[in-house]
Formats: sequence, structure tokens, C-alpha cells
Amino acid sequence: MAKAEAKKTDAETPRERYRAQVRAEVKEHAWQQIATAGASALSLNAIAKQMGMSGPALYRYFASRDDLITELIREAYRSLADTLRATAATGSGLTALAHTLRDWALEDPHRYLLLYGTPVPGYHAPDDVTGISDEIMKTLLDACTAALAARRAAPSAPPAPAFLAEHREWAAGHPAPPAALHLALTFWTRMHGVLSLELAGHFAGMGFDPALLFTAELDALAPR
Amino acid sequence: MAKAEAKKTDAETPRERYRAQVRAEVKEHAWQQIATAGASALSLNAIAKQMGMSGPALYRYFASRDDLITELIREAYRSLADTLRATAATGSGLTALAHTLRDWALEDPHRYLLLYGTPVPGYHAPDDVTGISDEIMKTLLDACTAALAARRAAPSAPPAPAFLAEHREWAAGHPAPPAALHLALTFWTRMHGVLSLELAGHFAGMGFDPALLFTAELDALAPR
DNA sequence: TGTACATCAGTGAACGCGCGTTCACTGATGTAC
DNA sequence: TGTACATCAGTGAACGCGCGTTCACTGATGTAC
Repeated sequence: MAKAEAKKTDAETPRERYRAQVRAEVKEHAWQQIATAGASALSLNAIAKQMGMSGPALYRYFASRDDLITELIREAYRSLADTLRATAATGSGLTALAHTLRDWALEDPHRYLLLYGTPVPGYHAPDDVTGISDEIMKTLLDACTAALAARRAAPSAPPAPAFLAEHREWAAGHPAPPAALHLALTFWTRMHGVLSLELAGHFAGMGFDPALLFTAELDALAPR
Repeated sequence: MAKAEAKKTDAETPRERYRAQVRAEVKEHAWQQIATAGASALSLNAIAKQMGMSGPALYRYFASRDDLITELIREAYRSLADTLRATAATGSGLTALAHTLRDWALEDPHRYLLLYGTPVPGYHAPDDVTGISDEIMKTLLDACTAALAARRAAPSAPPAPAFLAEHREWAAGHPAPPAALHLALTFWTRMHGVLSLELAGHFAGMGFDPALLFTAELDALAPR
């Protein structure tokens, strides 16, 4: 939880440790509150009350409500980026990557939805956060490149030339074969399609296991 | 906008017409407010102020804030169901259906996200609304059945038996060939995958036209 | 080891705000004879 | 056509609530000599 702070364990004074601990506890309550009332209902006062503190006390730890939300989003992106990279590092391919993504999402649905669901209105993420998001995309791109090279993914239909032409500009900063770009986007949108509808509860009452749909989609992309 | 009310024009007294007009105007402002501040920030008082009225006045038209939200959701589902059915009635197949869906979503992104984005926390839709949602699924299922019969859609990989077995229970109320069920779910999740990420702005800065990705996905499902 | 000082966590009061909702009331619009 | 009544739209005051945030302050913890 307090991973970033735990790194510099040696140089930590007791006060710093305490600060990190309270910050972590605040975030925990924040996640819990997001789960029950939604991200836009996040309230510093309510969190303080839950922790048995007075409202203004939290301003020692977070500059503002938006600052707390940013921290949550950053933490979530960081967690996903690290988790995916760890799987990618094992070289086990797209299938493993997809299941890692799914497990991560199911572990805390609201965390996934905070990142990829309906955007919080009026909120704009700072640069370092979009940077982590780019990291995730890069991990995915590399995995797709590798999968295609090893012929462990089906390029399905040849990507439309117009589509790829449009990609060049962006691809300059993210060098990868055009087919990998197309595969990455397809992978992302298909996994997200199943996941987001599942997490939003749109499959409820249809009496089937969304995991099977997820797997079916995955098989179509990266046959085993 | 005030379509439902406009139907029974003959039996309408002036007062009823006025009521319908004000209700429509409230909803218009509500959509506008959702677009700028999100669904959870919807406020009857704010809408009243925008309309130059006092807050409590709106309680003549909507029983509560939740009642207004329900009305908006119902209206949105109704609009989508009607729009899709109209396209399906022309018998022009899955491709046309997909483009109708996309056009409808782009016409008012927040309306789409209200239905298929992160659910409003603590809100539970009444039965008649989920009924309209079922209508949409049925339209899609019929179109998939027809497309498969006419061989205008690729069954891609044969659906896993386990997956289809799970479907039987739900399928009892929605008779359709197993392959059509699978196709419908695949269609839905893939289109939603592209659409929702596009509407949430996750393709921004990647410098390509999401329409091309959407079309590519569509071609993979229902080759022309 | 003890004292003087600086740092920092947390409190309580306060400000201004907006929310949903209820209620008693006014005034306009429609209806019945 | 005119009068008496009922219906209904809208107002303003009020209730209780919670929000984010600032500020002056207390008291505990750590630091320097």
C-alpha cells in the first residue's frame, strides 16, 4: 500500500513513517468510500470522521480533495503498470497479460473504473499520471510485437492501410510495427469491452460467467 | 425531445401541453448539466435557477431528484431502442446496426455513458427501464440470428461448449441459436470497447481516428 | 542529561455555500352552472 | 355571458445537512546545544 514511501526505509524518521502511515490510511478509507458512494462523492470530511479525526486535520496530508483523487489515480495506474510489467517480464505472452489485467480489475472494480470508466467531470490528470498510462501502453505494445514475431497472435484481417497511416504520427514516439499497433489497440478495446460491461453489472441476470466470454475473446486474438 | 408526450396530441389540454413542455425543458437542462458536471452532480435547485424558477417549483414536475434521473435513463434507453430497431427493420444487417449505435453514442456522449458507463452509485433502475434494455438486446439478437442465417457474419471461432451451456438458462427467455447469442455478446462488447474508450477520451493524443478502429473491428465481425 | 527552541499533528470555530425537501401560501388558469 | 368554485403553478421561508477550506491556537514530538 505505502510502497513508494517504503522504498527509502533507511532515511525514514519516525515522523515520516507516521505521515506515510496516515496517508495510506486515508487512501484506504477513500477507496472504500469510492466503492460505496462513487468517486464524485469522495469527501475529506467524511474520511476524517471515519478515522476519528477532525476535518481540517487531513489538510496536513493532502493539499485538497482533488489532490487526494489525483493520488488515488496515480497509485492505481502505478499498480496496474507494475503488475502488467511483472507479467510481461516473464515472457508468457498476451494470454497471461490479459488474465493479469482481468485479475487486477476484479480485485478492485472501482479502481479499474476510476481509470477507465466514465471520466470524473472537470478533472484533468497531471502529466506524470498520463506518463504512467503511457507506460502501460508501451508494455502492451512490446508484448504485441513479441507475440507477432513469435506468431503467437493472429493478425486476423490485415489492418486497413488508412488506419495505419493515421497511426504514424503517434507511432513515432512509440516505435512498433504497424501490425503490433493494431493488435495492441484491438487487444485493449476487446478486453476493456468485456471487463467494463462486466464490472458495471450489465451481464447480471444473463446467467453466464463473464470469464468465459473474456476467454473466448482472448482465444480469438491469441490462439493457444 | 418531448416525443412521448407529443403522441397523444388530440387529448391534450393546454395545461397538459404546458406540463409536458416544462418537463422537457427541465430534462434539457439536466442533460446539459450532466455534460458539464457529471450525472452525480445533477441538482434540481441548479436546474431551477437556470430556468429562472425557484427550487421547489420543480417538485410539481418530478417527485424527486432520483425520479428525474430515472426519467433521463428511461428516455435514453427508449431513444436507443427505437433508433436501433428502426435500423434493424430495414434489414440492412449488423454493419448498419453498428454504425447506428456509434452515431447515436457520438450524438450525445454523456447519454451513452449514463447507460453504459460507470453506474451511478446507489442507484437502482426500476423494472420498466431494464425492460427497455432487454428490448435492445433482443433487437441485437435478432439481427445476429439473421446475419448468421444469411452468412453475412463470421462465426469466427466455434464458441466454446462450456460458454454456451451456461447460456441456456438465460436463452430460454430469449430464444436464439447459440451461435447468435455468442455473436451478439461479441458484437456488443467489441463495439462498446471501442466506443467507451473513445468517449472517455482515452484515444486522445494518439493521433488516429477512432472511427477507423471501430470499422476495423466491425469488419472482423461482419465482413462486407 | 537537561534545557530551550523549532517543528509539526490535530482541534474547534468560523465562513460561505449548495443541496433535497416540506410547507403554507398567493395568484393565475380552467370548469360548472 | 357571468359568477362561484376547484385546480394547479409557482413563491419564499424554513429545516437540517454536509461540503471544502482557512485560521488561530494547543500540545506533543523531535532537535541542538
